[in-house]
This record gives sequence, structure tokens and C-alpha cells, in this order.
Amino acid sequence: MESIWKAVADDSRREILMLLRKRKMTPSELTEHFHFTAPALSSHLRILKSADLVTEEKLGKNRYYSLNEKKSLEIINFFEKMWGYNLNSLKEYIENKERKKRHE
Amino acid sequence: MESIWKAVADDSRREILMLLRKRKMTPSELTEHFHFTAPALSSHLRILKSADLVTEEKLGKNRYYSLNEKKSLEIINFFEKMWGYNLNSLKEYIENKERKKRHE
DNA sequence: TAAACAATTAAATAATTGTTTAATTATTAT
DNA sequence: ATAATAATTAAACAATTATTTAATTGTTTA
Repeated sequence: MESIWKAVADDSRREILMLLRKRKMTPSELTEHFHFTAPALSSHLRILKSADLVTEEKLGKNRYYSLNEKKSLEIINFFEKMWGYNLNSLKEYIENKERKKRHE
Repeated sequence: MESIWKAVADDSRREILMLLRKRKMTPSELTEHFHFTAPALSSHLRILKSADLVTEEKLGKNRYYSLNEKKSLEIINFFEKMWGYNLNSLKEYIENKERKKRHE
């Protein structure tokens, strides 16, 4: 089990997560967005999978990778612990974002 | 300017942040909590400082390090973007924490 | 001014990480 | 069966990172 922190430390891996945000994708599709080779991508996916940030689905000769959304809380939880007394301002921040969204 | 992601990827550095949560501390004080040497700690502090996660204050021959709280939002912001549609459940989660705190 | 203290920087090294090319496994289509 | 496709694993390598010991800088105290 790889550390979630090491997993999100890499720029490419965070980009992968952002790409998977919209829909599940195969390694071939993902590779098109990057400048490195398929094995490099495969290695990144293995790390994300091992950190439980993505899940893998086999369908014929393809594999589909998708986000495991629950995992975000582990990181947020760290910051919550660290700045625990600051929950109100985080809530405020989130509510501001929501208000903005509603008005656009 | 070091990446905040690389900065928090290291276990020791996250521990340092947790220690600084209660009060500002000098490198000497911090060193007692770890099994590595002063130069190693100094190097971690340099990385945290460069990622703008801690600030440094010189007082005589001591230096005091303290948390820069604002920076948490940058990481939370990533997760907010990634799981943007999930804001309500995050808000709910935070509110639950607060309710629990109030009742203990 | 010299000795002691707090902390950093420098140089060296071991371990880890991201990447490549080549080889391998598994599945589908002809 | 054979060829083609999707993806992985293996082996090798370059770059980065965490750490150590030794040397250095700056500040206080005797």
C-alpha cells in the first residue's frame, strides 16, 4: 500500500487524477495527454492504484481506470487536524465557492 | 519556490507541521522529536519554508519556526476542483465534526 | 577576546523515483 | 493458428532526495 501523499506529490499523477475526474479512461487514452511512454504511465497508474486513489476495471483487452473519491478525505483530514480550530473559515470558503457557482 | 505537494509528501515534514500546530519552535526543540541530525532537520525546514508552509523568525541566536496557515487552502483547493461536485458532502463532514466537538 | 551555543551550509553517499527500450502476457480479429 | 492490439513487467539508467559528518556563520556569555 503506497502512501497517498507520495502518490499525489507527482505533477503527472495529479494531472491523471484531474483527467479521470470527468470519466473513466484507458491507459491508451491517458497516454495521449502526456509526453512520456506507455510504461511510464502504467507505472504512475500502479502507484495511484496502490494508494487506493484510482480503481481498475478489466474489459476485454482494455482496462478502465476511475477515481476513488472517498480517498480525498484522508488528505483533508490531515489539514483538518492540523488547522482544526480553523474549520469555520474552511466552511466559509466552501460556502463562498458555492455562492459564486450559483450566480454564474 | 518548492512545490507544496513535494513538501508534504515526506512523513517527517508532516510531523514537523503537526508539532508546530501548538506553538512556534526552534530547530533544537524540534530535533528532540526525531531520530535524525540537526542538518537533516534544517534541510526539511528549508523545504517547508520554501513551500511557504512555515515562516521563520530570528531572535538572537535562536530561530523560531511557525505554521503558515493560509497555505492549507491550496491543497484543499485541488481536492475541491477534483471532487468539485462533492462540496456538500465535505461541508456535511465538517459540520459533523463540529457537532461532535460541541458535544464532548 | 575567547569559549560556548544555535543553526546553517558544504561535500559525500545511499536510497528512491521517473523514465526509457525491450520483452512478455492476455485478448480479439482474420 | 497467426497477426494485431492493449497493457504490463523487466532491466537499465539518470535525476532527485534524505541523510550523514565536517566545516562555517552568527550570537551570546564569561
